[in-house]
Amino acid sequence: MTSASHGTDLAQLFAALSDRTRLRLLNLMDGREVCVCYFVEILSQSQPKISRHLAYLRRVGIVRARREGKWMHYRIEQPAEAGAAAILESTLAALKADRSLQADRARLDRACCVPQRLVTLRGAPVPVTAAG
Amino acid sequence: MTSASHGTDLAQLFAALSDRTRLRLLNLMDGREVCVCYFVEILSQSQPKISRHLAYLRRVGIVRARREGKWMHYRIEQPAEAGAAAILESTLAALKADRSLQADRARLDRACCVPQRLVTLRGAPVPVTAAG
DNA sequence: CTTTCGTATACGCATAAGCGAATTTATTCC
DNA sequence: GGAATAAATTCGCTTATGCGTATACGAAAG
Repeated sequence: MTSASHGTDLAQLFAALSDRTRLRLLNLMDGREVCVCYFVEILSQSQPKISRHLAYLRRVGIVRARREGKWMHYRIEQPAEAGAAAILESTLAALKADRSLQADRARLDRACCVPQRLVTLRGAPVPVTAAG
Repeated sequence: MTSASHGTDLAQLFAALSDRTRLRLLNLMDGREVCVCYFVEILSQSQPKISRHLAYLRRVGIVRARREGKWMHYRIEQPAEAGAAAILESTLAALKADRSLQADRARLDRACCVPQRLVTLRGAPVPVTAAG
């Protein structure tokens, strides 16, 4: 079942990618696992909104969640289907070229180094950058 | 302005790709220029519907139209931005792996060879496969 | 067990997307 | 010129999407 799948699946994948907030989330998760609280802080969006978009990404299967106590960590998951995986990869590459998305990542980098400086992030787990 | 552009543009591109009919259209245009009448025939969808979806793709800049008398020919156009171009390319590659989309292309191949056999396509211009 | 904190879900609403049916525009043929 | 043909556009309508607000769940701390 490498899936000789239906174009519907791809349309669904693209629907998941067709929202700016979701693209920002994926961009932040590129190469590292990130806690929900960071998304809320970095993107300055309401927690329910962030959570809903993460759930959307999870439903489509391009994101995975891991619980660690009270905290939920999200990371990008390679889609099973090769075509979808390639699309996601080129998407992440394209996101890196976007100025405002670069700024998002820079802010996350800074928050990771000194989470205690941000009141809302005191005690939050530090995102872990993936090896490689 | 090669465009250091905003994620909004990418979200828009993905929105264009998030519809099954539009993916089918792109799939049929992969590598060749196709007349609208063929889309209507091959996909068995209403002419206004096809036309609207083509207009959508054109607005986003991934498709180009060329008039030839009464007929309109559409072909895929490489987006100016490198990231978008790469995404479109991997998308077209993924479409080729889809069974039902392969069937669409096969039907177009057959229609191109003998358009006079299909009542609705009598006299229609034959799609031109791109060199390379 | 109750509280607290982080996250997820339910609900109602406003807006957008896609569709069929009818109409308009553009071009050729007579 | 008018009729015919290919394609684009307009108009209501239905359905889907995203949002804020309020609420529920789950784990840990007291």
